[in-house]
Amino acid sequence: MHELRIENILTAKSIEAIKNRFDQSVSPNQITFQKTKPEFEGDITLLVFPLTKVSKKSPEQTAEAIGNYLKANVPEVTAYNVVKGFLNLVIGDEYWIKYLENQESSIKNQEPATETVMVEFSSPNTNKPLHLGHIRNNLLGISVSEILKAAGKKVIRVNLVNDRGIHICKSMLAWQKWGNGETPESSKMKGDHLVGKYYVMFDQEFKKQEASLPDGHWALEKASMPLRVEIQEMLRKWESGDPKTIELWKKMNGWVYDGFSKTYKDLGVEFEKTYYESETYLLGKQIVEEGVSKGIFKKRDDGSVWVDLTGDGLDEKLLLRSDGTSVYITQDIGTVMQRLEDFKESKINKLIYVVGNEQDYHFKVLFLIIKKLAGAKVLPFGEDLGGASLFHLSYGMVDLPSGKMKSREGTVVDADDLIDEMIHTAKAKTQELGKADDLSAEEAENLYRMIGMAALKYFILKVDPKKRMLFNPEESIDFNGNTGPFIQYTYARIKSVMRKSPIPSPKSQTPANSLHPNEKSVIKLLHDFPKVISESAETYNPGHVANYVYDLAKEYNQFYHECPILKAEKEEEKNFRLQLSAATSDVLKNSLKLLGIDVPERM
RNA sequence: GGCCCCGUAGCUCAAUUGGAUAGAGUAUCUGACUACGGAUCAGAAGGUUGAAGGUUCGACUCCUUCCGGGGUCACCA
Repeated sequence: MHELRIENILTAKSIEAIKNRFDQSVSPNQITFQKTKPEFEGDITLLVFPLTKVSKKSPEQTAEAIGNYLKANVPEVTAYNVVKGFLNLVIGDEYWIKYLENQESSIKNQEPATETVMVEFSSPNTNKPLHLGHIRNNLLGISVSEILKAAGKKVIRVNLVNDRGIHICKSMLAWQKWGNGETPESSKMKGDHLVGKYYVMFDQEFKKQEASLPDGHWALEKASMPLRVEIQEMLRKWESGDPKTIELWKKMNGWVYDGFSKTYKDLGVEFEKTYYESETYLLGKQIVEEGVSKGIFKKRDDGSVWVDLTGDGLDEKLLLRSDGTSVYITQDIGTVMQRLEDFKESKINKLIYVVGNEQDYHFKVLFLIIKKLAGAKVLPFGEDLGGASLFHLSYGMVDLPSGKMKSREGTVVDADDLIDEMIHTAKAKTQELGKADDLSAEEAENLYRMIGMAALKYFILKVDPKKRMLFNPEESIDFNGNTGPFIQYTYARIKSVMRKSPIPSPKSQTPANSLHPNEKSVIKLLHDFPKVISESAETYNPGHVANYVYDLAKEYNQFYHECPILKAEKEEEKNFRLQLSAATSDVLKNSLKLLGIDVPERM
C-alpha cells in the first residue's frame, strides 16, 4: 500500500532521472519534496538546489531535465513547471480520485507493532488536587500514547504516584490535629480536595509558628518548632511502619484516589499499570547500595551516598541521606528497574517520561546515573538496558494572564473547577443556539461534556509541548475559529448531510468532470494524514495533529460552501462528494481521537 | 553568578526541521442568511521573526555576542 504513495514513486523516479540524465547516483534522502505553495501551479515540489552539485548544471537546467523525465516516465505527473530551483509537479486527478477510493482500507491497514513504548505521565502527589499544570501533563500523556499507537507501536501507559514523604505527612498531621474526624462523606467534599484543605492548613499554621519566632530566625529555633518536630516524628513513624500512622496514611490516600479517579474519568485518563513511590523507593535504595559496592557511587564519612557527575559537566548529586533515607531520585532509579522487570516479556524499546521542564536537570542526572548503573552491570539488563532508551518529554509551564500560577496567592486553577466551567459554558452556548432542543436530557448532558472537553483539550494540545503556554480562560471558552468545537461542528455537519443521503452501494466511480479545486484540496489533505501521524509520533508533538485536523476542517468547510453536495448537478458528482465527505468525517474523527477528543453525531 | 529553555501581526499560536512573497485564529472594519447546519464562508488591514554580526545558492530555523523573560543549581519533591 505504502509504495503506491506518490512521494515514494517520485523519489524512486527522480533518482532514476538523475541516473539517466546526469549519470550520477543519489540516495533517497537527497531527494526532498514539499507541498507546492498555493500561489504556484502544482501539487508537489522537488527541491533542486541540493541536486545541482551532482548535476553540475544550473538549478533551472537541472529542474527542467528532471521534470521532463518525470513527465515522460511517471503517468501520475501530468505537467510541470520550473520556478528558480523549484520543480513544481502537477499530479493528475486520477491519482487523487483513486486515493480517495482506497482511503478507507489504507487507514485500517496497520502494520503489526514493531516497537514497545512505555509512557509515564500524570504522576500526581497525594497531598492536593490536580490543577491546570496536571491537565497539560495528562492530556499530553493521553495524546502521545494514542499517536504512538496509531504509528504502529505497542504502548504501555503507566502512572507513578508520589504517595509518601514529608509533604504527604503534612496533610495527615493537620487532619489528625484539627480535622475532628472529617471525611469526604461528612463534608461532602471530593476526597483530594479535602486532603488538600488540610495540606494548606498545615502550611498556614506552620507559617504562624514561624512568624512568632523571635527575630533572627535562628536555625536552632526553627528546628525546634513544634510542628516541625511533630512532622518529622510522623515521617519516622511512617518509615518504621507504625500501624496507626500507616492506617491514617492509607485512609487519606484512599480519599485522594477516589477524588483522582473522578478527574481521570473526566479527562479520559487510563493506565495499564500504576506504580507507587512507596513500593519502589526501597528497591532504589538497594540499587544505590549496590552501586556503592561496585564503586560507581561514593559513600562519605557521614554515611551519605553521592554520585560524581562532574565528568559529564554536571555536579555531584546526593542519592541517600546520611541517615540512610532516600531522596526523590532514589525512587526513580528503583522504578526504572521495576518497570523493565515487570515488562520483560514486552521488551521495552523506549521509556518516555512526560514531566514538566522544571525537571530537565533532574532527568539529565537520572539518565546519566542509569547509564552508569547499566555500565557497571548493577541493573540486570546489560549495558544497553536490554535495548531500552530513556526519554524525557519535557513540556513548558502553563501561565495565566495574571502570570504564573502561585498557590500562595491562590491563583492556581483547579482541574475539577476548570472542567466544570468548560462544560457549563458548552451548555450555555449550545442552548443559546438551540442546538440541543430535540435531544433527551441525558443526550444533551453528554453533548455538553463532549464539547466542553473538546474545547479544553484542543486549546492545550495545539501548542507545541516544549513551549510555555498561556491559558486564557476567556479565549479557551471561545468555540469559534481554531478550536475543538469548530472541528466537531464540521464533523456533525457532514453527518447531517449523510443522514439525508447515504452513500449508494456500490460506490459510484469517478466524478463526471475533472476535480473541482476545493475537492482536490480536501483529498490532498486526506492524503497527508499518515504522514502527519508519523511526524507527530517522531516528535512526540500532538500539536501537529491538532494543526492538521484544523486545516482539514477549514478546507472542508470551504469545499462545502463552494460545492453543492446533495444538490449537485449530476448524480455521479453527488455521489463522489458524498464519498469525499464520508472520508473527511472519518479522518476528522480519527484525528480527534488522537487528541483524546470525541465527536458528536449532531451538535 | 554557572548551566538549560524561550523571544514571530495588538493578543494567542503555526511555519513540512535550512527552502519560494513568514501563515492561521482572535480583536477591528466590510461583505454572504428562502441554510445540503451561519458554532460557517469570503475580503480588508495588521511583520525589520528581540538586536547586531557570521555561515551559504537560500536563515524564523545553524554559530557568536548582547538585550529581555522563565527554569534550575537542597541531606525538597
